[in-house]
Amino acid sequence: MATIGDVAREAGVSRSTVSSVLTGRKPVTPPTRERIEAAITKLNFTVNHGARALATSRTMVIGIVVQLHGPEFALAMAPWVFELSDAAHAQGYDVLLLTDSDAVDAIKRVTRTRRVDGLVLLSVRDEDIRLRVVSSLDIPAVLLGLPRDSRGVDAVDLDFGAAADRLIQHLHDKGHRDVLFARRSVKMFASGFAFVRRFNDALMARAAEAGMRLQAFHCPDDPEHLPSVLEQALRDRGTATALVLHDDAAAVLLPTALIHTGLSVPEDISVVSLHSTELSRSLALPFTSIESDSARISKATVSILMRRLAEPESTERGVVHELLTPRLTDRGSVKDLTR
Amino acid sequence: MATIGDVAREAGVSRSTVSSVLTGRKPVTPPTRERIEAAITKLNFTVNHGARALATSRTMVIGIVVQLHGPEFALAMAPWVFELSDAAHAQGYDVLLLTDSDAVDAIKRVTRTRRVDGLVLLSVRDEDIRLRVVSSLDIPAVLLGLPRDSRGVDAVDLDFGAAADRLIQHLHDKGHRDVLFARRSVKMFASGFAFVRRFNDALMARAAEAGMRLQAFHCPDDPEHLPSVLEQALRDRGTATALVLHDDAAAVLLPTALIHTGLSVPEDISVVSLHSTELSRSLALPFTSIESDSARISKATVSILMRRLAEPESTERGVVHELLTPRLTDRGSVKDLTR
DNA sequence: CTGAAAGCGCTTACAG
DNA sequence: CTGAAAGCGCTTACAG
Repeated sequence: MATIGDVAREAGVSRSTVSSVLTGRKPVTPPTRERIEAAITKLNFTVNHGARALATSRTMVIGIVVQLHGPEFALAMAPWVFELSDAAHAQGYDVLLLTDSDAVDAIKRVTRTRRVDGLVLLSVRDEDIRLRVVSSLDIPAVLLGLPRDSRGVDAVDLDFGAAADRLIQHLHDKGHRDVLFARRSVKMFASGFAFVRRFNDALMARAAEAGMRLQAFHCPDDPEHLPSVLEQALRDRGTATALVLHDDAAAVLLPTALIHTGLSVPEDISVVSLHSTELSRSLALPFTSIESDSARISKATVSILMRRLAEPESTERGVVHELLTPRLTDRGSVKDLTR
Repeated sequence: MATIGDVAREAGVSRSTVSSVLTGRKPVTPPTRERIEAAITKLNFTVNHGARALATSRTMVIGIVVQLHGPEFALAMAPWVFELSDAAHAQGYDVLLLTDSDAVDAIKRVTRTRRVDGLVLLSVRDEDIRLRVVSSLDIPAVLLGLPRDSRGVDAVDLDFGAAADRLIQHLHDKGHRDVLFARRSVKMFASGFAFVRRFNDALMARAAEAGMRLQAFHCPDDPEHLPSVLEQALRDRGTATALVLHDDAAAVLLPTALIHTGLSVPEDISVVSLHSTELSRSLALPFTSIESDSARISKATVSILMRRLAEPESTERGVVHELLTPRLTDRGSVKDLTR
């Protein structure tokens, strides 16, 4: 493996001059530059990234901290992790994947050993122990998910208020006034995931404002119980004319439950959903929905982190909370009751 | 951030001695060791990993190369990526996630800049361009998925021959002689994914050996067409008494198709499947199945890579291909026709 | 057992 | 514009 010294020798210049063309931070005359570039090509040279990191104290690596609380999380987290990775690569950064069950430990380790320049925290909760560590360690970080108190850390999330707005509006426009709401499990609520609370609260509030009745029920944690819960809810729907879904497994299993209860969409019941784009695409979910646009949100997240990394240590800048406007995809699963 | 020099000063010893207790590669008398450890704690010291990497030419990082050919891949790859990450962490390694669309480029970049000590390649194909690069760059690597020609690279995979055996045996024991086979899409076959070919070929062969009739059909690529394809296959099943599934989306959507065709499992038709553990768990798939045990296979993969990393450069050792014995989970979805 | 010295492969003031 | 020197924070023969 050729080093910068080999290149310098080959080109007949000093190592500093080679470094200048490598970093591009100093002007070099075209002739010497060309000699150096020729030497680089000839020797098939690439800078040793660890050495550069040591000299510059910048690793060009960001860490993604994901906590998997169960097998279903692996599937739910996948799009985020991959999209974040793509976004980071596009900015010239590599990605360290931190899946340790003890996230606090992982954050400390990776920060104090200087393995990463910054962090992205996934599936943030309202009381997230990782937040305290991140702000105490003073490492640039962005939260994917806006908790109640972000403790001065930047955060990006879907605008769940707007999402609830759009869904309620859509239903209201088509004359629906009595709606079922399949929300996340009791355990998910208890765990305090920000996105669970935010969407739930926003939906309840918006429905109330619109003068709609919202009958909420929790999906079970164990997917095995999901079919019967869904069927029960459908049978007991009373005067409800529509169903709002905020549970991935429920979105997947609803079609079966509908058939079992002899209901068809949108004739007998209307359905709207909030779920991931990948779920929609890979299983062709047929519901009018807002999709948590992981690509867009991931890009925004990385972009904010990059801005933080670019600014000098000393900069005092306010905390950034970016809420992305959701988009609704109309798949015709809502019946128009107004005509 | 304290350095090794600060610790040495604090403890009143040389940097080499501090290094000795850090690496544990040289004996240090208890009293000095204690002084050093006290200094480390007092100064809250952690070794700078980049500096260590530069000195030892070992990064303690492995790269995971995953190629996503579509949104469904994100979901399919998730368990592997996370399990590999866990297994690597358990061995003291960190994980760099390489999702670049140009995998060859990513491999070159990360290898030549010395960012990783080794690589794991996911979703390996029979003619995989990444293989050529890996063997030419001479970096330790393990394939997750055994291609037709591994070009001297170590590989780990589920033993699809044994998997086919178990499934065919199970059906045969219960008297089934005429079976449908929902195999992967034409495109997946054309792409040459090793696991697609291996299971398909093994199943056909084993069925033939057992004197069973196997009517195979491809699942469509577009999940939107999947329901009608499944229903058609079920309606046209003729004398077939069972169905073997090798497509995740099909496994998820089959229940709906069954209801639409008025069939129940196992009374009217028996079903066995080969799919991921996470899918089973997160959607409670009710079929007797062999689950591609990502945790076990990932552990084996990392373990082989670790062995390669541990051995001296010069070691000449044969290539390792490890095929893990599949386990069948009986969920009672096969009817016993023999009694 | 302990330490002084050299080295890992870069970058970056500082002179010239 | 170019180069000599120092430094980033470690480890590792080599002496003692």
